[in-house]
Amino acid sequence: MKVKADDRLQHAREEFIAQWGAMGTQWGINRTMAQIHALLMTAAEPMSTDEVMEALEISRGNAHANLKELVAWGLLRAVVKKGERREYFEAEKDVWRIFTVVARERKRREIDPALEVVRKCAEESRGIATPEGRAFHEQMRQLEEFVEFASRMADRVAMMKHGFAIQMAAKLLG
Amino acid sequence: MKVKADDRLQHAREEFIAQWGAMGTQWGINRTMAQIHALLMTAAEPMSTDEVMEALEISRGNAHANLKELVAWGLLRAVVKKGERREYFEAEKDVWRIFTVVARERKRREIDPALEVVRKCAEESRGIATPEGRAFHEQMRQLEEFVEFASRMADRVAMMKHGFAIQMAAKLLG
DNA sequence: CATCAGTTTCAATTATTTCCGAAAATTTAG
DNA sequence: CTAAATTTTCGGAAATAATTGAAACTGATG
Repeated sequence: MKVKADDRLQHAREEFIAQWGAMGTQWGINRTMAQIHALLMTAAEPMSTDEVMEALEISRGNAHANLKELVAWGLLRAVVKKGERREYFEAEKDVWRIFTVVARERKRREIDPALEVVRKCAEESRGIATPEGRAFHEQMRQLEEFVEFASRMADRVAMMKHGFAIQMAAKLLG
Repeated sequence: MKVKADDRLQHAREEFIAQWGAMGTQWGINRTMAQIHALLMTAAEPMSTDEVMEALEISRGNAHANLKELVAWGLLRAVVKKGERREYFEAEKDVWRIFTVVARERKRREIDPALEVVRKCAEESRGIATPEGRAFHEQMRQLEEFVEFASRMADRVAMMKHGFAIQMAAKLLG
């Protein structure tokens, strides 16, 4: 009976890791990174680099790079077990915190550069007197205004506490 | 003087197209697609496939595939000039509408599949009696709840009118 | 029905990203 | 200091995605 429960769990967990990894692709996150995150998010205990390598059957270099990246994002913490030399990694498991971390990162990668681009283009096209020039500038201006708005919204959302977000959402979904 | 204005415009526009294209990459949108969108968003008149090919120096196949894709997304409309046989394309220029279109598409590609995955995993792990099994199931349940929430939020936002969104935002940013 | 303008498809190529594996560097222990 | 354990780096292999170029198709027109 205990064996069967373990099998079911292992099966479900492996499926989750595989699927979550495949999904990472759609999210612009590489597959290994998403798999490691899934693995650790569903691990009872922190895991070492070697354990991760073995569990996912990936190379050391790959495991290493993606563990580092996940730590940089703030989705993993490196922990040291006392008396042990190597590092273990444990995942952030709170879904809201995971969300805010990812939101911050995506904002940084997707919104901030866009803002720079449209600002520059709006600036460069200021005061061109032809009708086409005016139209272009106006288009850039609107884009800039919108992206700035999106940027501020993203900051706010990323800072929100879970409770406040729910409250906010109630209004929106009501 | 007129020439100088035209040069400035052309320069700014080319920069916008190039940069917006590069940014597309970050957004999980391919470069050509983003460039075509940028080109048409800043075009005074609708353009034909051949004009797009020439302006961006890309092949017919590439131009064609990405124009179709943009039409499918709803970011371009195909228009027919009377007396002309070929199709011309014109871009949606309203930034809010562009945003809602992209939001819908990304939701479809990023959130919906995630929801399926976590639902399946939550289902499969229901009732596993070991402590690890319970923890896994609980993690999946929380993920499911959150992704469902995100899904509903995305739907709402994608449906919003610009005015309402601004009003909403005022509360958030206030 | 032959031709022409234009559209669509697709196999082959090219570019980009990811991953491996092994070596180099670093850290800790004895 | 030396040796063992562990982390980090990196060049090239493998996988994936984007793009080309040319051929096949469509359907209007004389």
